[in-house]
Amino acid sequence: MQDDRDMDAVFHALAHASRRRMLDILTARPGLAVGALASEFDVSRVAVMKHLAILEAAGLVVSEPDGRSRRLYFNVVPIQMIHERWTTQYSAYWAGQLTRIKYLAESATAPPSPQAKSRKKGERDGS
Amino acid sequence: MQDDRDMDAVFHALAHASRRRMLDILTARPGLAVGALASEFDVSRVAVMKHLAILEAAGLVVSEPDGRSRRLYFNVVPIQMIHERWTTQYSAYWAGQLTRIKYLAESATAPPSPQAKSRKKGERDGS
DNA sequence: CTAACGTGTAACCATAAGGTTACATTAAAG
DNA sequence: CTTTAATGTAACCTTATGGTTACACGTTAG
Repeated sequence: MQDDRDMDAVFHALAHASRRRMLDILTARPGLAVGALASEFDVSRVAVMKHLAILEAAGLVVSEPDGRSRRLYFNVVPIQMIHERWTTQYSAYWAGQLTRIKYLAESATAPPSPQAKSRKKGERDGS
Repeated sequence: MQDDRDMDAVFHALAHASRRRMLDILTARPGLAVGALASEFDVSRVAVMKHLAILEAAGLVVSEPDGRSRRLYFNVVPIQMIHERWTTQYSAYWAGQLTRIKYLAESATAPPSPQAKSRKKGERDGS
């Protein structure tokens, strides 16, 4: 972890609802087999295996063979590391200094700083 | 937030080192203009604007027009919400119940449970 | 008013994501 | 040993990502 590419991998892995659901399922039923996991989804088994490969590449899922089957486990470590990064990197702002920005986001009309002009016709805020 | 598509958007936005760096820059220099931000990167201004669009769609960046320029601001709220989700959803496991799985991940050789057979030639753990 | 500057838009390109079906491989059961 | 069941691989398709260059638009400065 701690490397940019690793972070890319973890965030990318988490950027799909099906993959997040896989983590939920594996959290609830550790040691689940590939086929059993796949049966929980509408898409094909191969599609599920591709998602699994992405989760494994990110370190979020680990596995071990068990006969002709394979047992899958959720691994929290990468999430913990990212969590640590976040809280340290943005801790100053979580403390409240960015309340100014927060209210800009919630009511996207008022200027975030005194010297800023009021928006006239742009109206382009984050979606 | 709280919606799956919103989470997709935030995670996807964070899944690129350039975009994370943009958030860092905007955290350090709130109100920065598009061109000034773009000058920090090797890629073209248009590429930077596309990244910005993704960050804005995720709600991680908000902006307001200022003359012929546009001021950009980092918005923590989506990250805070995802953070809350994480800590509540996985709090039980962060407490230590998954230590068994963690050690599987770190030394990817020992079986995570007694009834599991030892790996023979698979050697496929999460990369 | 005109020129220059900062942004936004359009069109295009290469590659990666996400999905499919069909086939190969390995291990357990009969 | 042959069949069946679980997983893995290959080839292919469609759409999204990330990037480019060229051009249009609105705003400030001469």
